[in-house]
Amino acid sequence: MMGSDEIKQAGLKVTLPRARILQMLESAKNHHMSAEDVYRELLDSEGGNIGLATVYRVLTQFEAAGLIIRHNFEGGQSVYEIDNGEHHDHMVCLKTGKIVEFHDEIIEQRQRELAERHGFVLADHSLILYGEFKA
Amino acid sequence: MMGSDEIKQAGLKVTLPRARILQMLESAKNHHMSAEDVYRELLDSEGGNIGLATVYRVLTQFEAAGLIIRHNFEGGQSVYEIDNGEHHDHMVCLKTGKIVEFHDEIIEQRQRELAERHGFVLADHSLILYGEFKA
DNA sequence: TTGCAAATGATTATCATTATCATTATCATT
DNA sequence: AATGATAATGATAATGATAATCATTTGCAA
Repeated sequence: MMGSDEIKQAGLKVTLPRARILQMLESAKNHHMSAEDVYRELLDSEGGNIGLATVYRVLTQFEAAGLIIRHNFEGGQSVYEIDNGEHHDHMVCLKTGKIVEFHDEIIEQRQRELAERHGFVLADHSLILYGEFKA
Repeated sequence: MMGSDEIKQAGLKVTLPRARILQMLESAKNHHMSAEDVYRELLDSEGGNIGLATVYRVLTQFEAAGLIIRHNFEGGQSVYEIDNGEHHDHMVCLKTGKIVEFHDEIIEQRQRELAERHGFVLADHSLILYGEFKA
């Protein structure tokens, strides 16, 4: 089954809901989906219904397992994306919701220096630029 | 009344709840308070009770007026701080909740360049370092 | 001071997310 | 392949943060 290796390695049983959710996130066009997004897309597609509770549970488990990353952008609900190991930050369009990923080594390096200077052991960071894409 | 000028300039009537909340944020030791923090501190202090609904409303109004800034750190609830006009980013200790503010012009400049390069008109940004302060 | 629009506070509603729990499915072992 | 222990599911209720409602009260301009 697709994605079953990752699920197994995460110490989780390979079930239909998990496989479908992981596959959906792997092939997601926009790369970023909320729990509701996943739930609705599962309803639309064929293959048996999956409960909303299961969607939330599976997303939480996948995040804990490091398979996906959770973001708290502005606007209430969290969004998830596949963790392909390449860290990146985000530009979020406040008009359209469009999200562009970027990575900048200068900023990354600078963050490490600043943390070091403050005696801060860096675990994670979140950089989000809010604005609007020009037409 | 203390802070009444700012409140008036925001187009809001000067009321006791607003004055007390603004003053509390201006003199907050930790600089960052949640709505619940404000509410509880108001209950503890003397001067008549203020409803939780009012606290939320006033904080939202102050934010809209640019008097305070709202942050969505990890952990459910938003925190607010006085907007003194000097932008800064945050280091958040995942153990103690301690928050340290910092500002780095190299990072700021780099963000502007990256936005420019992507045809992105920057409205705001959020940089949060999560980790732990060494003893 | 008086009147009226705005603000308050108690309460209820909402929204995203989590917990509960009976039923069902997975998977290692037979 | 059948079994059985255990984990997963799904319907639903619960939670926690925040927003809306609405009758009462207050600030402030006339």
